[in-house]
Order: sequence, then structure tokens, then C-alpha cells
Amino acid sequence: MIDMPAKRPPVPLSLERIIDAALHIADGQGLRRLTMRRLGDALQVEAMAIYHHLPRGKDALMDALAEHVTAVQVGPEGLDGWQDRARAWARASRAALLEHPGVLSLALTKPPKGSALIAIREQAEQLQEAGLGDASEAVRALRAYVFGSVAVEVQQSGWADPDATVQHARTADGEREFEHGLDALITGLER
Amino acid sequence: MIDMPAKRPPVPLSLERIIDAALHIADGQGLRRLTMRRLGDALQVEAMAIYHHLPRGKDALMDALAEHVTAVQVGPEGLDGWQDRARAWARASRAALLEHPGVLSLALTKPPKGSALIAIREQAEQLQEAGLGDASEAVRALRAYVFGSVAVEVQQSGWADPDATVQHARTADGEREFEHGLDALITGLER
DNA sequence: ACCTGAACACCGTTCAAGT
DNA sequence: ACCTGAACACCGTTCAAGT
Repeated sequence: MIDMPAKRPPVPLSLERIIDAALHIADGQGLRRLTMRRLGDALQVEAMAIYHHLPRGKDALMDALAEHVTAVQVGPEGLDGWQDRARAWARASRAALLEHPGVLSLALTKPPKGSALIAIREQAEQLQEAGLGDASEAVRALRAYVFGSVAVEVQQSGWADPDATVQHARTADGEREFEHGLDALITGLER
Repeated sequence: MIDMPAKRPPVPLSLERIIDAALHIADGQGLRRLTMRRLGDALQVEAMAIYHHLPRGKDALMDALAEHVTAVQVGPEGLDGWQDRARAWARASRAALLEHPGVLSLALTKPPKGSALIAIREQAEQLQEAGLGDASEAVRALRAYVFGSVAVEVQQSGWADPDATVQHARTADGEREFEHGLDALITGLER
């Protein structure tokens, strides 16, 4: 008998590993190519094993992905005034969405649940404590602003565009314009 | 032999009928249940017949749906000043998206093509002719605003909410807040 | 030109079975 | 508790064939 290198006991499956692999597939190949079977392959496991960790199957997976890029928290440490807190939260939200464009359609569309819903409520409380009048209105406006900005920014990167340097210039513009619009929104919120 | 009512020659398939039926399914049952076979059933035709009108298959169908809710034109008649035109265009865009929430994820996510892309360019030209400085910047900001507003508005209607009257109040709020934010955005655009 | 029928590869999910 | 294998109903798409 030939001495084979000992087959390592595979890393056990976990919700976190499943979500990471799913995000990798969605970002790299698109959401339509994210299938339970492909996801199983990526995790070196039969597709059916996933159901043990996500009993509601693919629907639960989609929910979890939306939650993952959408449940954003920013600690109130070192942030004085609701303006700074709002700004920090908006930036963190934008970054989280841009990091995983493959699931953006889920993030923009699925009603917030679980930790995402909790994060929204917490953010409203923080802004209220920091002295903002209608905090839940403000959170809605901020979420809308982040969603809209990221949507057109990601759309634009999918535009037909042969010139790669123009492409890069646009990305830098994205941040500049985001900050500019954010300033305007926040000044508008003080009334 | 029994006299049967004469079988009417079926209405011939057309791109328009296909898109209408597809929107109906997506809005009523969700995008995930929009399949070629179900679409064929709704049109009283075998699924394969659809490929004659949409040679690129389901991808082409998705593109067409996004285009349909996204290619918005407003004639410049009776609209003086770029502010009024921008306002009219934003309202029309919001209405088109709210009418078909089932394909919102496509509309927010697919890069504009065909008539949708043309409508964007035309809108930029109109605003420029009406005296706006950086018109393409403005169109981007307006699109982002409409996308974000509609996204949170539609998300909210999917929220867990036992009280139906609260639900209805929210919808009315949606329009009020949209107009309010739109005013702020447009004043911000004049610089 | 327009549609059908059969076929193929792939998909989500269930269930009994293995360890 | 965690994973596999076989099975089922359904899916997108092709292709040859019908009219």
C-alpha cells in the first residue's frame, strides 16, 4: 500500500464559513450563479449539508447575506454631536455595501431583519441621545442617501467603458461626491 | 358532434405582451417565481416560444424588465427652468419604480442599457439647455435620490407591521417626504 | 415566421441512512 | 450532531420538427 499524506479532518461547517463562501461566489460570478450545489463545492461538502446550518434553505441564505452587508454599527466613542455620528455611520454603511456588490440587490430590496433591524434602531437611539430631533426620520434619509449613492456608483462601474483610467477616476469621484452630498444632507437635517 | 364555441385564434405573442405578463408575475409572486415556464403558461404558450422574441432568453427578459421601469422621459412642454424639469423627471421616475416593486432590484442594480440609457442622456441635455451648469452631475444626484427613496419606501412596506392604518399613513408620508427631500436636493444643486 | 415536443444538464429540497 | 446519496419536481436552453 502506498503511503498517502494523511487526509486532514475537514474544517467543520459553520454559518460564518457558509456566508463568506457565498459572498465570494456572488461577488465573483454574480448572484445568479450562486447555487446551493456550487456553494457546497466551494465548501468541500455536499450541498445538502448546508441545510443543517440554514434550515430554511436558500431563502435563509439570501436573508443572511443581506443582513451581513447591512447590519452596520459604529460605536459612539470619540464622536461628538449627532452630525459626526451620522457621518461615520453613512461612511461605514457605504463601505460595507461597496465591499460586496454581488449582493447589493438583496441589500437594497430585502426588508431589514434581525441584526440589521437592531442596528437601525440603535442608530436612531444614538442620534436622539446626541440631540437630534426627529431621529428616525434622519435615519431613513441617511439610509436612502447611502442606498442611492451606492446603487448609481456600482451601476456606473458596470457601464460600457473601454477606457480603464476613466474608470478609475470615476471611483475616486464616487467618494468625493458622496462626501459632498452627505454634507448637504446633514445640513438639511438640522433644519 | 357537439357544437363547440369556435376556438379563437390566439393573440400572437409580442415583446410587449411578454413584458406585461412578466411584470404581473414578478409584482404578484416575486421575481424568484418568474420562470420561463410560468411565463409561458400565463401567455398560453409553450415556454420555448418566448425565445423567438427574446433570443438571449431569461437574461434578455431581465434586461427588458429593468429597462421598462427605468426608461423615463418627460417632455419639456410647459416646464420652465431646469428646476421644474428635474422635479417632473424625479416624480415620474419614482412613480414608474413604485408601480412595479417586483423588479425594483433589477432596476436599481442593472447598468442602464438601450432606451434607459438614452433617456438618461436626453434628461441631461434638457437640463443643460435649461441653463444648469453640471447637468450630468445633477442627473446622477437625481437618480441616486430617486433610487434611495424608493428603495427604503418599498422596504418599509415589507416591514413586519400588524397595524394596517399605520401602513397606509406611511405611504402618504412617502410622497410628502419625497417632495421635501427633492426640494432640498434641487436647492443644493443651484450651488 | 412562429410555435411545439422531446431532450439534456442543472437546480432546490426531502428523506432515509450513515457516522 | 453532522453529513451523505438517492430521489423528485422543477428549471433554462438546444434542437429538430411541425405549420
